[in-house]
Amino acid sequence: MTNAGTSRRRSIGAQRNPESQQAILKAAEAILMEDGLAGFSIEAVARRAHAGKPTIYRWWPSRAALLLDVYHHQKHVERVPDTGSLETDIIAFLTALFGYWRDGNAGAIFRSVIAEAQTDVKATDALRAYVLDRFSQSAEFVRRAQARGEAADWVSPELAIELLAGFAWNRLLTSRLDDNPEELQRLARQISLGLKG
Amino acid sequence: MTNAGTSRRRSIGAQRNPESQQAILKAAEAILMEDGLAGFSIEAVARRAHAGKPTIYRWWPSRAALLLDVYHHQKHVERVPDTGSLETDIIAFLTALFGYWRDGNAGAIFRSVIAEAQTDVKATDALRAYVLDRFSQSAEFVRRAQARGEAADWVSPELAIELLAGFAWNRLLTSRLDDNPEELQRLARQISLGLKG
DNA sequence: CTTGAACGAAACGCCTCGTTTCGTTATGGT
DNA sequence: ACCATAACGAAACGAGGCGTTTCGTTCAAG
Repeated sequence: MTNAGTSRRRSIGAQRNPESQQAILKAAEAILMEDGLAGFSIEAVARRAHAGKPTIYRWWPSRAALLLDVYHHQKHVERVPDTGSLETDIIAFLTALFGYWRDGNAGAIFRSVIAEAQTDVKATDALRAYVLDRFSQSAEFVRRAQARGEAADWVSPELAIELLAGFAWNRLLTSRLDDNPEELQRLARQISLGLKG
Repeated sequence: MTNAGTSRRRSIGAQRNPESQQAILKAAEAILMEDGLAGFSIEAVARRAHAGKPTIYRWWPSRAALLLDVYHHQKHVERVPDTGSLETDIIAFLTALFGYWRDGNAGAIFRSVIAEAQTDVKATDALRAYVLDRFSQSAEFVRRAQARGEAADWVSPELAIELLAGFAWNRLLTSRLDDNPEELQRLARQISLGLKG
């Protein structure tokens, strides 16, 4: 082999090295998982990825940019339930979201993104754009309920989703994801009745 | 005068100096307002307050502790409306909350507290305890609605408030406090119908 | 009247920051 | 085929915040 023993990543010419990019993202995610946002520094990521700091700074303008990139590279679950009933759709939506955040890294990473967005304006803008897009997507099951006549015409599907998502955010940000099924059921009943109009 | 010109604060004996405490809290709040959480360091607060760092470390065990103290020293508005109607109570609640956060410093400081709670576990615990207490207080107007028969017995007033507060948090954390009255009205209508049961 | 704690100020060693410099690698335009 | 150009990891830079210690002082408590 040409590079025996400790094979180091080198430049592959005047172009971005995808291996380095992947190693950096992977290291960043691992650090976020293990030490949280507090340990998430360019320095730490570079060390763990065996990458040079200039390499990171070349491709990501800020800590927030790298953090957002990590978040966007998370694989996301389907969040548009379709059980045929608005009330059970709401339960399914919240249960899936809570589970997605609780199991795995997504919750910890998303908390970090939200925290970063309170400091970095670019992160705020990116987060806002992201959630608005997500709300619009998830609103689909409310629109379906409207089509079925299960929800009144005057309700805004996006606003309804925002209500659910806001509830979930609050639980996430205060470390209260302990998925109480009865509570979710009561909540779903409340909301679905409200949407019925 | 005994201390002409630049009158310096000195020890007043083997006891805490309230003037120093106040100066530190005031400086901390000013920094949060002007530079946000990014510029909020013990070093910066000490400089601005003309205080020694050991004085701060003696009375506040961490940055998070000082931050929470600043937040708790904010004067808070009344958040338990009583208009006689559930729907208008909801509108009043959200309008007051949005206004409280938008005008003045409370919103910026609260965003900082939430961000800090995603990093510091003590801050998470303090925030959780705070919001649960607040939910319980604000739930009063929903309880009144229940007593009037405007809300069903099976709804949880705290859960209803959590829904409203979660919505507000989401708007705050994504910098979307631009108080659209029509939107709030639609939301209030939705929710009050749901609570009616 | 002595002891000891709190005060502001300054300096400590340590760490991370974002940047610069280095030798190396290999692309891409001429 | 050649060579200017750019990306790579590593190391070192100065700047600045970290949390702590030391100092001379002020004054309450015993």
